[in-house]
Order: sequence, then C-alpha cells, then structure tokens
Amino acid sequence: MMGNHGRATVLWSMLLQVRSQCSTANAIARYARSGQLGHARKVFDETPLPLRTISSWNTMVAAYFEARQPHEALFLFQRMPHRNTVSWNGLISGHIKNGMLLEARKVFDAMPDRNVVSWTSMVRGYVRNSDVAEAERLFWQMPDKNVVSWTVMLGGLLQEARIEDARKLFDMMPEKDVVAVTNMIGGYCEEGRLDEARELFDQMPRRNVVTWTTMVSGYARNGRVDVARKLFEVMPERNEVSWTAMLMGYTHSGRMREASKLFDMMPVKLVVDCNEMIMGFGLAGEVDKARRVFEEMKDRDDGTWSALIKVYERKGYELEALGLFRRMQIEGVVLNFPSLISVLSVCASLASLDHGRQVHTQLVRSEFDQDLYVASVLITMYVKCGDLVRAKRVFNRFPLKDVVMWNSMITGYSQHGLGEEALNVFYNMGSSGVQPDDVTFIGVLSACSYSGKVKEGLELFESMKCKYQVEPRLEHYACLVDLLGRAGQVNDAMKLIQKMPMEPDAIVWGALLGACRTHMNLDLAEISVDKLAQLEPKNAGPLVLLSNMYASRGRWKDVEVLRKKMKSRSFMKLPGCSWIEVEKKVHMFTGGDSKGHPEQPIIMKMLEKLGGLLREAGYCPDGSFVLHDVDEEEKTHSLGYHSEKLAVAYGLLKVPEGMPIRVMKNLRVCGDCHSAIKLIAKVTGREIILRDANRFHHFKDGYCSCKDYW
DNA sequence: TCAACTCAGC
Repeated sequence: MMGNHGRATVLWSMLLQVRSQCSTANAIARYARSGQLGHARKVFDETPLPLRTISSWNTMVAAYFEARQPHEALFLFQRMPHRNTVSWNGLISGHIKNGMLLEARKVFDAMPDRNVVSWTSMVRGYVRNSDVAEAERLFWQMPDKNVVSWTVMLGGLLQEARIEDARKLFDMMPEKDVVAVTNMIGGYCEEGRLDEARELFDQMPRRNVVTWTTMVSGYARNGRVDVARKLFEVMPERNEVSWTAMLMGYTHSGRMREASKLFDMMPVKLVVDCNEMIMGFGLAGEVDKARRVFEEMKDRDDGTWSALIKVYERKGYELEALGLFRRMQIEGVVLNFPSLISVLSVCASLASLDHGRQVHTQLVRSEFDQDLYVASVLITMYVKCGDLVRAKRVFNRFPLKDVVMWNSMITGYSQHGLGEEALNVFYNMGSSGVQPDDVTFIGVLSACSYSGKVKEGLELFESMKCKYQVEPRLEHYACLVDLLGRAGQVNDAMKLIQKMPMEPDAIVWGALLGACRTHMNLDLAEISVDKLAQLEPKNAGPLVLLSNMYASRGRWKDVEVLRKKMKSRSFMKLPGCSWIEVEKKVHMFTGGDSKGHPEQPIIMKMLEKLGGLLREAGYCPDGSFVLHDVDEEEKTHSLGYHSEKLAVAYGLLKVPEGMPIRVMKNLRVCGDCHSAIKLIAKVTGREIILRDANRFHHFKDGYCSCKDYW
C-alpha cells in the first residue's frame, strides 16, 4: 500500500519529468526553427532516452530535412523507438522538400495509418513537381478533405493557368477561407481578368493585408496603376509587399515622378525597392538619378549591381558599365548571371575583345559557359568583336544547338559580309532538324544582301512562307528592298514596297534611299526622303544625303533650299565617334582632333605621316564628303580628322605588329575614310577591322571585305 | 511536433 507521502512523490516526479520533457522539446524546436541544427542536436543528444518525447524526435527529423540532409534525417527516423502518424507525415513532407517525390510516394504507400495531412502532403508534392494530373487523381481519392486540401488542389490548377477548372473547384469547396479566396483572386489577376477578381474581393466578408495586396498588385501589373493607387490608399493596413507592389506599378509603366514620390514616402525601403528605382530611372533615361540611388544605398545585393550595369549597357554608357563591373569585383561581390550577361553585351557593343575574353574565362570558371543561352551571347560578343574564329569555336562546342545559337552564328557571318558561310550554316541548321524562325531569315536575307546574292535571296524569301511557315515581317521586306536596291534594281525595290502587305516603315524607306544614293536615282530618293520626313521628322540624315546627291549633280539651288529647311527645324544630331581598345583600355575619339587624349601630339604626327604616304600612293580626298557627311559628322572639320581615322592612327601606334587593328564606329563609315583606310592598310601592311553601325569591314592589302558595297 | 499560408522580385 502506498501512503499519501509515496503518492505525492510519484506525482511530483511525474510532473518534473513532464516539465523537463517540455523544456527540452521547446529548446530543440527553438534551435531547429532558427536554423541552429548543431545546438538542437546537442540538446537532443544530452537528453536522457526516457525524456526524449516522440515530438522531439519528429522535430529533429524535420530539422535535418529542412537543412537538406535527408540521409541524416532518415537515419534518425530509423532509430526512433516509437513512431506516430505525424512522424510518417514528416517523412513524406521531408522527402518532398528535398525533391524526392518517388521516395515520398513509397512512404505514403507503406505507412500504417494515413490521415488528411498525409494525403494533402502527397497532393502538394505532385503539384510542386508540376504533375497536376497525378495530384488530381490522388485528390479525388481522398477519404476526407479539409480546407487545406482543397486549397492545395486549387493552387495546382491555378499554377497551370486552368482558370475555369479552378473556378469550378472553388465553387465546390464546402468552406472557403481567406487563403482560398485570395488564391482565386490572384489567379484571375494573373490572367488579367480584373473584374472577376474584384467581384470576389468585394464579396469577401473578411480580408487580410495579403488579399488587399493581391488586388492592388493585380491592377498595378495590368496597367491600371491609378485604380491600384486608389485601393492602396484605402487599405486598412499595409506591409512591405504592398508598398513594393505599388512602387512597381509606377516603375514598370515608366511613371517615375510618381514612383519617386512614393519611394520617398515608404516607411521601410527594401533592397528590391531601390533596385526597382535604379531600373526605372535608368530605362526612362534618367541615368544620373539611377546612379544616385545606387550610391546612396547602404546594403546592395547582386541585383543592385546588375541593375545599374544593365542600365549603363542599355543606355550606351559602356565604359561606365565596365567600370562598375570592375568595382563589383574589387569589392568582392560574387558575380551573378545577369551581370555577366549584361557585361558580355557591353563587351559586344564596345567590341572590347580583351574584356570579353576575361568575362568568358570567368564564365568557364563558374560553369555558366555550359548554358546555351550564355553561349549564344558569347558567340554574339565574339562576332561583334570581329573574332569569328572564337565565335565558331564556342558554336562548335555544342553538339545540340537551339535556334538562337544557330541564329547568332548566321547573323555573325552575315554582318561580316561572309554570305557564303552564313548560307552554309543555314543549310547545316536545316539538316540538324532545327526549324528556322523569323530571326534566321533576317540573317540569311541580309547575308544575301551584303554579298550580292540576289537570286538566292529572292528564293529564300519565297521559301519562308511555303516551306518553313514563317510569315514575312516588315524586317524581311526591308532586307529584300535592301537586296534589290544594292544590286541596282532600285525600281524593282520600289515596286516591292508598293506591293507590301503592311505599311512600310523608316527602315524600309531608308534602305531604298541608300540604294538611290549608291545608284544615283534622284527621283526615288526624293520620294523616300519625303516619306522619311513624315516618319522620322527629327532625323536630319535623309536630308543630308539628298543634299549630297544634289551637290554631286551640281544642283546648288536645291542644296540651298534643303539647307534652309534644315536650319529652320531642330534636328537630332548623333555625334560621330570611334574607339579602339589597347591593353584593356578603351580609347574614344570624336571627330575633329584628338584633343583631350593624353597622347594627342604623337597621334597628330602619325596622321601627318599617313597623309604623306597616302599622297604618294595617289590618294585624293573625296570632296563631296567634306561638304556634308552622310551621317552628319562634324562637317566643319576636314576629312583628315574624322574619328575613325584618329582611332586607326592610334591603333597603328599602339597595336603590336602582326595583330589586326580593331576599330569601332557608332555611325556608318564615311566614304572617304573607307578609301583612305584601304590605302592605309596597303601602305602600312596592316590588317584593319572596322565595325561601323551596320557591319564589319576587313581592310587588307588595299581591299575591303565589303567590296565597296555597304 | 506533420499539410495549405495566398501578395512584390531578378
């Protein structure tokens, strides 16, 4: 018989045991939640066996799954003295979290008692794995469903954009909580069906912040920023996500004044908000403001860096982009995918081969170079840097190519005037079974155009629609007009324009005008210039070109009329500039002289020396380009000082003998410079590669790869 | 102690 005293002792010791069980279980859970797996395990191991509750075991197993250590989790699970349904469910969800769906299913099939959580976890697993069909099969087999199960299934249907099926399921739900309705609203917003979303929203008896934010973001993302703002103003409560959603509504629609105001009002500015402002300002052309946001930030993430680099790249601040990329490396920021891609594009537009190769090395190191997307950007970079050998090498490394990669190579050869090679790649593409798309045809048609293959070009154009089911777009017609025009069939080109199924744009008329200039067709030139004046009233180029044509025919009165017309209106003038890379440094030259360049004296000396050599070789400057350059480049200066000549002179001074001199120009190369550089290549015995706004010119031994046809 | 947890993002 146990006395009162004995009974109290037993009770007391039981109470103590429960208390210490609770406190150790709590400690384990606390450590596990905060990701301190080591501490959790220490408390677990130091707890004597009888004090380890089943929930401590479950928590430990879950913690290992959470920490991506499924094998350790499984090992612990197998050592458990007792298991309950929660333990088995934890095994299912743990496997699913670690992407082990098949193992989860095996556990599910083998476990003793399945409850609604077991079933729902499995359904969720299939939804996550994008196997919504299997999720549905399981869902309809469930013996019991609760609101969570229904919501998981609803999420699966919405994930597949099966909005009508989702709505049917939604209507069948015996009970709908805030989460379920918000899910449905989000689905409608995703599809742009704002009225249906709003109807559900208005009918809700209770809403939370997330529901409001879903609706605000739905309006914001679908171009109804003002409605979004009205809702935002009346929200009973806002969180960081609400502010970010509203801000993005403004930045993505380019409404930077409002974005800026909202940004200043934000109680908490997250890194994403600053990144949004950088992109928003930058893409709206306010690069200085974008930079200021960047500099004022305390904590930057890799998205911050890639945002500003991208802004610089898109807005033509190539040197700044490279500088920022360098700073990023100096500050030890881990290079990320978007930055590398942006910088490769910068290297491409700057034709900075040294930097491009450096980035390529980094890509290899980080194994990003195995990616098809990256490889295509790399090919384009090498092509734009004028290094077709390296472009081809990257191209050849991929046995399985996608259409983008084929297009990069075709366009590359085409831009270098290698029509034959471009067409060969196109035929290989056909045999490899990859279907050409609209971009492919822009490549092959311009290849035909640059290399004077009129017959092939016309045939390819015909085959586009009948053989490859690619509908010709405006760009393809522009290529064809260019093809006919360059080959001297200017009237046929005009006939084609009249027959086009769509309204011709400035590129089409520009192509015709170029052909008119080459083949001196004044009548059609005047028509083209009229059309271009309507389409691009700010562009002085066509008028300058026409004026040059009048001048060369001695029609000085017409020249005068045009000149007056140009003075009376304001035109955008794109200043001509050329650049060259020497020892990883990009040297920019604008027209005129090399003032501002530290090595100006030796550059001018080189130009004088070249002048002498050229005169000896029988060069005489072409006066028509002095009067008005085609591209409106600094006409007050004499031909000797065009930017491309300055860059070539600098290249002759700095690029080692035997290496090609690679010069870039932002406009089309001027005709006089073209003849001069041909001769420079001859008298100096150097190879000069000039990339202008349209294409590449390889100068060697007095000849150019474009065969004076550009 | 197990399932859903919906909204912003590159």
